[in-house]
Amino acid sequence: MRKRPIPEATVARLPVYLRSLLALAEERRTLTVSSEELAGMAGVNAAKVRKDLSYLGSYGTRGVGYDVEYLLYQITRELGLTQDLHAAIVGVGNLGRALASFKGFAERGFRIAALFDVDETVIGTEVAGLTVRDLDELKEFAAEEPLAIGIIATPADGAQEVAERLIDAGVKSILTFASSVVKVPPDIVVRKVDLSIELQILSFYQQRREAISSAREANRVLEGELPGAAGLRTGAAEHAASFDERRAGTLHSDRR
Amino acid sequence: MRKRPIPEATVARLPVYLRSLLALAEERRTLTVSSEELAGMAGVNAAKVRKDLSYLGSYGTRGVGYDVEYLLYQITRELGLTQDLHAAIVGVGNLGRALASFKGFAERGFRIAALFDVDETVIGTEVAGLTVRDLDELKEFAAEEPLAIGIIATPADGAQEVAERLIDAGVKSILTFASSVVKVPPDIVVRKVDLSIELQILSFYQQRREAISSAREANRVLEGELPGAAGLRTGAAEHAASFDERRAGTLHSDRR
DNA sequence: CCGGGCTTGTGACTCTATTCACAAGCGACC
DNA sequence: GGTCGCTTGTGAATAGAGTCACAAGCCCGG
Repeated sequence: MRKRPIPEATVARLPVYLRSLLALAEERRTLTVSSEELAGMAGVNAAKVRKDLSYLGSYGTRGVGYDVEYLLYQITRELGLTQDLHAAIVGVGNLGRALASFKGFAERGFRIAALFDVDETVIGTEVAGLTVRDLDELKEFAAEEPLAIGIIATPADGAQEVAERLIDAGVKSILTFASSVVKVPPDIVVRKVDLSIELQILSFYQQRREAISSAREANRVLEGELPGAAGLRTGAAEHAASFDERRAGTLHSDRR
Repeated sequence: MRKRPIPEATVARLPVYLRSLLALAEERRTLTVSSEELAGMAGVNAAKVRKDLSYLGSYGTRGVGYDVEYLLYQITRELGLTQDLHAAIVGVGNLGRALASFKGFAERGFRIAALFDVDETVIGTEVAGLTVRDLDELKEFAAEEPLAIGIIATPADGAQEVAERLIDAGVKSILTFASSVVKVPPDIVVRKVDLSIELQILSFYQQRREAISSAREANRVLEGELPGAAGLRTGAAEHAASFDERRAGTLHSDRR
């Protein structure tokens, strides 16, 4: 276990622990927290919490737990949240606007430093206290006020070009909401949030569930209950059973 | 490989393939597509495409590729997108509004059937062509017009209660944007999109990158290059050096 | 109807992540 | 100062995902 390479999956959970710890720190009831308790708050299992935290170092005390304040500080530091990072949003449509006004960013030390768009009817207007700039000004803006993060909230077809412009302006971290694949050089980190994909994933499991319940129905029919519904949607039965058995209560978020 | 349990990771990629296939189908240039080509469009590797598709069945033709239309249909069916699913958005703030107007949902057959909120100043107003309803009406609404999916776009503190109400109204699939852990019974599927967590993850890798490059700089200084820069950023260099030492060797290998 | 070129489907391997289970270690109380 | 209860930290086991590499199989041209 000795030192570093913090697994990607762990990195994705650190912010969740961070939020839980902040909640604990606020209600100053507890100075210390056990992995069990933290796991409960974060919605994961306790062994995972311990393993995750162990990648940061040995910050707990056996028999006692983790010092809330200290752990808070360590996670904050590890996530690089001690410095305020500046971000720019490109694409000031509905989503871009919502993101610009989103309070959650500032709470974690992210500052939306500028908004950009290409639409002349939008450029110059004020959104969430910022004047929307022309995307062409991106590079010079970034030269003055370095941008750590670029947020792409444009339609799919503009996303690749925007990404390239951001990279050209020195941005190394990109969060894209565009429903298109954005290709970048290996030293650039991209994260993608695709709302319609999320729904499609839900749809898959929803459909599965329906297949299962109608399979159950079919089974009941076979067993002599529910005599009316015979014949509907057979064939799903076996498939359903294995599903049910395999993944009773799982599912997370990921992406990763 | 025989039949089913489609891995979660595969499910998450199917919508990406779907989008690529739709693009191919539109420009009616190709009736068939190779895993290689599809992989290029989807931004993944070809073996993964083949393995993913093989979970659906043997829909390709060796020496030829996959029939675009047929594959399109199979993925659509597997994702349950043949039926239009109805969704409700709870929480009509900035984000809720943006989601309500988001075109991407309809494109994949999702219909935003209703908007709910608890804020009386919002209830009754019209957003994206829908009248915002009182959250108290959720259950009766769902009784009339079954909702497959609930989208939570409320502040964190309301999310758990909203989730419970959705479940009580018969919703089995939930997409939450609230930055809080939502706990649900095992038969409910929840997906969570947390914007501020995404930025925190980017921050982590950003910070790591900075640590690496300043470590490189420190090394160059030690080796006698860059004599001019001595003294600058000492704090960072020192931190970087110890960082470097602790994880020597891993720095370069774990680049993605 | 045979051979060559291409592309799938998949076993085998590797890597990452999760879970288990327990020894090590801390604090409190006698 | 010893022992008891509790909680961490982590090896070992397991599960899941990604990658490799190649045999199987299809199409086409001769």
